[in-house]
Amino acid sequence: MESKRGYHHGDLRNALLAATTELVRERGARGFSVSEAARRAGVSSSAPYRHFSDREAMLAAAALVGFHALGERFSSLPDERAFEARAAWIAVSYLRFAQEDPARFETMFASGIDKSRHEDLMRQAVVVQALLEAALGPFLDPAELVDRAAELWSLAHGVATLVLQGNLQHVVDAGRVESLAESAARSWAAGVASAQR
Amino acid sequence: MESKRGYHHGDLRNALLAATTELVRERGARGFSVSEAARRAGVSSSAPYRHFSDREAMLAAAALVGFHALGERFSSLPDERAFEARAAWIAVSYLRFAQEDPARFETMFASGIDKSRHEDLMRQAVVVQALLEAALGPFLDPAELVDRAAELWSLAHGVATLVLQGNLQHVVDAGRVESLAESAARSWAAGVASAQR
DNA sequence: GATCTGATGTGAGAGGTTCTTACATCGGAG
DNA sequence: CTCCGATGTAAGAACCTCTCACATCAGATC
Repeated sequence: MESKRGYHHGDLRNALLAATTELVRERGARGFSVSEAARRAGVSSSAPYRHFSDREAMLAAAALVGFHALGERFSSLPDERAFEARAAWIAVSYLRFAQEDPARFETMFASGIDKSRHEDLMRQAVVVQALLEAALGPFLDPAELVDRAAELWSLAHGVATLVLQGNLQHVVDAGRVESLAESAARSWAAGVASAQR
Repeated sequence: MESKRGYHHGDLRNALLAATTELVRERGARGFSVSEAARRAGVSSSAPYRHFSDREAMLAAAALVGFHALGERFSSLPDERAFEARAAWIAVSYLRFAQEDPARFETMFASGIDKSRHEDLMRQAVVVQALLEAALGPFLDPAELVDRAAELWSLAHGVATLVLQGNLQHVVDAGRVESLAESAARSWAAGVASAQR
């Protein structure tokens, strides 16, 4: 499409972003290098610094895309009428999100990005939290909504990270991981519900 | 004590390990470098490779120490007679472990170590799981013990990692994080207990 | 006691990285 | 049509990991 380029690329920022996600998928966030991304985009190794201040900024940009995708996933959820079912759906969805693209998940949460240096990332993390609150809102006392949403997020996040890093490898076999997430979420939700009454 | 050394250090491996944990504490796992560790131990930059095959191996060794410490923490727990109290104690302890030395926790779980390359690490992760199983054993059906322990670990781990990475920063203020962990664990335990009956 | 040897440390260096700085190019506003 | 700001390049400083040939020395062996 934009094969023959002259001195200027035309869409380098996006090309670099694509190269970044591809590279991270192949080699992990640690294996990612600005040089290699530049190489793949066909530009010199200093060109990326016109578009990103930092190596970290490139990863942060990729992570931001990931956070948007995660947000999207939670923005329209099936209208489960039961609290427990909804909690379970959220936890399982989160786990699937992590498993279907581990590199993306790693970039978002385990690439060592200093979130305080990237407010856009911070904001998008808050959006995720807000979506969870919206999802649980109909079932909970507003006074505890924030905490409960954070708890569910924590639970789902814990399952996802432990699994992805292989900490449960010799404990729960791969096929049953989803049901573990579901069971954990259901237990939690049941406990929450029983305390409310 | 071992101030004046000649050509040979005498205890380089340990000195390097100490330098590693110190360095990680200062600069994070990503900021750690073999060269700098060598410098601090007062040896040449190639000396560490006599004791560790890899940069990763140094981090793995430090992580292993961390896993031992975590194991220790769970090996003797107060004899709470109530299931929910014990679950809460575990979650809160885990969170404290993470917060009292974030660098150690980061090394253990977010430094990008390939666990499959370090069976000692893998084994120690299994030990942690086993300790959790032992702690919950008295209260649970043996058939579901493994899964339940993994669920609790996940929950605690999720809280710890989200907090340490600042994802809950604008959601739950720092002082209330422990009570969030406790509340989450209690809810989960209550749900588990109610399903057992 | 002298020697030999394996473990441990050194120096140099190949090849990689991030990021900066001075300069080159070019599209579009005036 | 000009010129200027945005975007590219080339070169290089300062790191990094890891390897290889060589130096040193403590302790086992004769």
